[in-house]
Amino acid sequence: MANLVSLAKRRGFVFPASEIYGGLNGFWDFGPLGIALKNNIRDTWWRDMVECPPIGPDGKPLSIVGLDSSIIQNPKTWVASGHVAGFADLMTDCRETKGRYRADHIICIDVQYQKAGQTKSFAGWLSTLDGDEAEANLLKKAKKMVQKSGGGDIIPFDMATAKAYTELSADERAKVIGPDAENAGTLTEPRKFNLMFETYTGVFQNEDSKAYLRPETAQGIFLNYKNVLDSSRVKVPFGIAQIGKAFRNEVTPRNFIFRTREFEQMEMEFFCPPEESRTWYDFWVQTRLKWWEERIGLAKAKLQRREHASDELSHYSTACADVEYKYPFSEPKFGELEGIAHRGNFDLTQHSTHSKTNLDYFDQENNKKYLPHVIEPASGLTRGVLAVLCDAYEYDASRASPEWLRIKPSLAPIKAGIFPLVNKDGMPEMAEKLYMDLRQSFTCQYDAKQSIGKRYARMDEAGTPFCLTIDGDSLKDNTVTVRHRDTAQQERVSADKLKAYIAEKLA
RNA sequence: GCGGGUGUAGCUCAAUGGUAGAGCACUAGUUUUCCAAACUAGCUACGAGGGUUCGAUUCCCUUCACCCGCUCCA
Repeated sequence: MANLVSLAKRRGFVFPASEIYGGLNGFWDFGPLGIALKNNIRDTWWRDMVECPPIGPDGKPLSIVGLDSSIIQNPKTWVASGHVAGFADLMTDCRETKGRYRADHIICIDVQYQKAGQTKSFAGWLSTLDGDEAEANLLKKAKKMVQKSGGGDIIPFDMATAKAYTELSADERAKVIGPDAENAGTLTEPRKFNLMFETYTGVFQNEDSKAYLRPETAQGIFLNYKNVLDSSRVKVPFGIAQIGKAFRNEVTPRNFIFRTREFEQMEMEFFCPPEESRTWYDFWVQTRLKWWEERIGLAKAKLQRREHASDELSHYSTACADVEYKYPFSEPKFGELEGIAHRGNFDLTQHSTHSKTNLDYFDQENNKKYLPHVIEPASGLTRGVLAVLCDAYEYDASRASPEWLRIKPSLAPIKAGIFPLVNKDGMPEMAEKLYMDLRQSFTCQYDAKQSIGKRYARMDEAGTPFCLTIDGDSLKDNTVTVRHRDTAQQERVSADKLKAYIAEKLA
């Protein structure tokens, strides 16, 4: 991973944001090659979603249209979506252990024990983090404390009587012994941690002008659902796709560009009849997994589908699956790349209620009115770039250029390097002519500097799949050496056929 | 947020309480007919702030960033 980060900076894929001021936690900039790669992934997604959408189960192309909604929307949007409440989790700190916990994840219980025929209480309520091992943890803790106070028998307790820290009164909170603490009352009052970026519209800053940078692009789609229906002649089932920046004050930005506070999403909301939703959910999970593998070229062995457990699902979601990739930092585990959520009609219901707007769809064929259900494939473009870089990174000490990026040719920032083998004897002239021709079809780079080996190596690090070299023979027979990045093998191709040759390899 | 680690040139790494070095990369030139060749010249650094000191890149404090492990993660 360190090698990749180093290469990414050296060749201009990714730089730390505002680096000359010491950087900023959770923000990264894309350099010349990085933005080219990102745009290529983005364009592939847009083409495969909007311009040439997949073929549906009925053998016909799906209907999906594009959208670019504003990053800042009326703040009521985020009240309706649940983000104002949901993105402002109550957190509590422990003064004793310096730990930080989500307040609603701490469960507390008043455990008692018997000693010499008397029922006794501890000096405080025991607490632990919610989860499968909560009861075992509490029991272990209770035993330890009983032992410390001279022995006794713990009276069996019922987990159903346990309460979340947030449900306790101030007096009761003062009695709680933190999950990892030994003394009571060391937990702070629950505090709000707003994960949304706040800003203000207009020049006067007050509560009325407060607005939010979107934490996801999806809500902009729901807000425009009715506009699209009224203007685009689409019929359910159909999708609306959008690509754009989103912002979240992540608690812990980590792992290069995996979790950042500003990132880019590629989201599509697919509206369908409620009774067909499960079918479409399965369709999209499969389609998306295949897309990363076939269109982006990620190694099949490093991709997996992971179905969310029922207790992991959001309150509005009836199913959710992740497309996961085995990143170097997540190994041996996988990390999220895309989430495909079955959102039901939660969002449309919320926005319909909060905006007092009827968002029902009228199905003329069946003369029915209903709120469509929504399947949402939402992927991180920024994470896509990371996955592609991780997947493409190769190291082979036996090569003249040990490090190279095996990026799928169609996504490569530069498609071909064009070199005169020697910078004289008519070679540069012919190479320049070839460059001027090919640059109109592909992103090319002309390079006549230094030795041929260095030029190949530079292109290898940039992930350029082809290098075209003009040598003495080229001038005589009009052929060019095509050198392949992955194998360093060479073949001669007629200069006239190069355009078609490269086009075929990029397909 | 906690604990540990790391911050010196574009990259990888040295050294030092007293003028900061190397390799590679990069730029210019010479040379060069297929894999980071050679030669010459050139550019470039002690993350930031404060303290101790005659003098700090080095010692101390603070801060920022990155990495690892926890915690968190729509």
